[in-house]
Amino acid sequence: MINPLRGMKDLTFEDSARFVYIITTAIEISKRYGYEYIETPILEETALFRRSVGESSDIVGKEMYQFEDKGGNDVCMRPEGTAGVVRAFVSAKLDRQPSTQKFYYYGPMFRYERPQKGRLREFHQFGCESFGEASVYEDFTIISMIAQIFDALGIGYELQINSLGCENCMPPYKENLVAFLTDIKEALCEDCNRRIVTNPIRVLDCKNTNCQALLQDTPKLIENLCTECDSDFSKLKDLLNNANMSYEVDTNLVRGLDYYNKAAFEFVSNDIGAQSAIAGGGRYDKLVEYLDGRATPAVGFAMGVERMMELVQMPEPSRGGIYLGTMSPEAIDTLLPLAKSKRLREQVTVEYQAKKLKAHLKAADKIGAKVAAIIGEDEFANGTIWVKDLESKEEKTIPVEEF
RNA sequence: GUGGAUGUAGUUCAGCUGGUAGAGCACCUGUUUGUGGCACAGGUUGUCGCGGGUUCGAGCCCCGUCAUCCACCCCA
Repeated sequence: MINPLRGMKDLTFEDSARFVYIITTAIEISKRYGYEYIETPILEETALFRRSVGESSDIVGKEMYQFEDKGGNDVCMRPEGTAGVVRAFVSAKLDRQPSTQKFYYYGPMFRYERPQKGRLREFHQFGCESFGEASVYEDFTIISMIAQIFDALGIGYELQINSLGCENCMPPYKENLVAFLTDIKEALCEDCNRRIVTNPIRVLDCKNTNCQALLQDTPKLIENLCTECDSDFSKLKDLLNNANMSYEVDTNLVRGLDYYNKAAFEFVSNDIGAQSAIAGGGRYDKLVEYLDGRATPAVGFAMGVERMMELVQMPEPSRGGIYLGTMSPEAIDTLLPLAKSKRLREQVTVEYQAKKLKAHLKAADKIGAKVAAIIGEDEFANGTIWVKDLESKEEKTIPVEEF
């Protein structure tokens, strides 16, 4: 027996129904905000992710499904969605359009990690990317939209936000931080020391309690933002307050992906174990340029479908569709044209095997049909069909043509 | 990559200090004639993850291996 690869899963019945429900709900709501579908390849040049997600990230550093294809290209399976969408945006020269453009996408992502609760090697994200809008109102709008999607799905969450600054305030802050960290580097853990060089910002959310104590007094970016970033962040908080959305400012909230700037946010759930982030995103005003496009501000997010599947409250299943069966083998041929015409509008299940009435009703009940329509011996002789509503229990015998 | 736990019927699990497997659910059949969900009765299903070893004998002990789960790490 061949099983799925480690960290990869088949989805059926209950699970696939949850999956589809989440995706369709997210699509429906994001369309209301003006998002349109974009489909991009799963396989991309490795360079795309090196340049966007960043060399210092774990994703690029050690988690990519990377290989050389038969044409000798260095390729990899996308570990996240934003890079591909931005690449597509630039490839199609949409960066030359003056208007804002909004895309939603969903699909599989691949990261070679050790699987655990809420962490698969092949997992699915639904995400949105909004291009060309620099206003903090767009940051707020996109956060509201995510909240709306979670509300619609009955998923509880906590919102965390942070500002990562911009090209004006981040570099001086970083210098400051490195100086501070270098002073205490002897006392910090191995990981922190490595990060001082590769990505000093990441030192801030080191989980080591010893390090955390030492990092208490590190300069906080949030206190060193430039005027514009500071006022944007204040504005974002005002907007959230006015909308009655509760949030927490988490100054250690650092996106692991290098391309984010300014607003960063994360939606977290306490009910799904250690992998608690159910959606994350933020602004990435420089990414289009990094990928050779014309400077275009952008905001986006991605949500983890598998994690949401643990939390979603599915609507009550209701009976639906028609079950067709007969009690005599000769009558089965008459079922097929009936099924065909009914299928123009409704879900129909046809049982090809002649069975006793009781067996048919049991089967109809089991698949959750609303109506059982059976042709028995009498009905077959008279050209009628016996129809029973499985909910109301009403039954009637009518001519086949009237069914 | 590191650590811990677990792998027994389709599924959830039980199986005491070693004597060649059980329960609930599911499934099938029936409870007489053409009426479902309930109840009752009966029935099917297992290379006990895989490979070695110890033993007269291993689901139970030992070694290895693979897989799953959880946590670290990182993130959706």
